[in-house]
Amino acid sequence: MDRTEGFLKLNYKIWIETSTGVNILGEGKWQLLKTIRDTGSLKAAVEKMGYTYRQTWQNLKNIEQRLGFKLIEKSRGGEKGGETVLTAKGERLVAFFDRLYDEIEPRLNEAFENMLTDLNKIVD
Amino acid sequence: MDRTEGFLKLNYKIWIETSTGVNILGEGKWQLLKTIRDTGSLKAAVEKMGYTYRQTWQNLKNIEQRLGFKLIEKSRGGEKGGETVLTAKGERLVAFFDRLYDEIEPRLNEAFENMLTDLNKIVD
DNA sequence: TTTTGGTTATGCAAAAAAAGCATAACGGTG
DNA sequence: CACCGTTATGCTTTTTTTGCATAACCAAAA
Repeated sequence: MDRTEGFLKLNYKIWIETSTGVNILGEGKWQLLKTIRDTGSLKAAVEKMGYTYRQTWQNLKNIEQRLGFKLIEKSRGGEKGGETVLTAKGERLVAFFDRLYDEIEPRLNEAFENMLTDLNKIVD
Repeated sequence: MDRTEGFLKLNYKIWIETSTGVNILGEGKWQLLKTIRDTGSLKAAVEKMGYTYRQTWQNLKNIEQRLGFKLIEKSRGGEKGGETVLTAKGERLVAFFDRLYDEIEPRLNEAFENMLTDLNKIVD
């Protein structure tokens, strides 16, 4: 019953799912894929994002299985020990999310801002 | 690697959180509150929504603690065994969500629809 | 005054999910 | 053909979620 928070705000998530409602991927994996693309390594990417390798590896495997195609191409060995790069479809999916957020985010933030004053009137 | 799903779609969630990012409530609790309002009973509401009483009761308690005020007023005993009604602030929060979705949903669905064709081009 | 009945309240056990540790498998390179 | 850094994966531990069981409550009826 003790309210230490100053105010309330609105937030949102957008994601891709199958026609039957099974989650595929959202902002987190989108950022992850971009980091993989930039680093060329799954290990480096998860460390950069603060994720655990074990879980992320499993998540990506599940996503690809649900999609029916690969988002990343992994290889072991070599000078650098191994590497991970995006597939063509992976690249296109990242680009899609880029455009999606460019499209959605500004409008949504504007709408939220308008409603926020009303929201915080309620709690006072 | 077997894709049984026909196509992909976009989905989203909107919710209220504290200034520090602690979740308060989203669509599920919004609907729950409306059902409580309509039935006058927490028990009836959770059954109608397919939720478990135990968890829902705990969730509502947590939400109220985070908000710092009550959303529902509960009483035990009496002819009907007890009842639960929305407080004034609870009513206002429900009304806020009503307006929020009226405002957001149509625009978002339209934007989604435009992008969906692009998305499904990727997977083919 | 006592019983009744349907609701709210909550402890506790069981099941499921997530996190994290440890270690194997790889394979190009020197 | 040994090395090294990465990918791959089993398994244990921890955390979270579910769900069962049962107490507490109290206005009205008996």
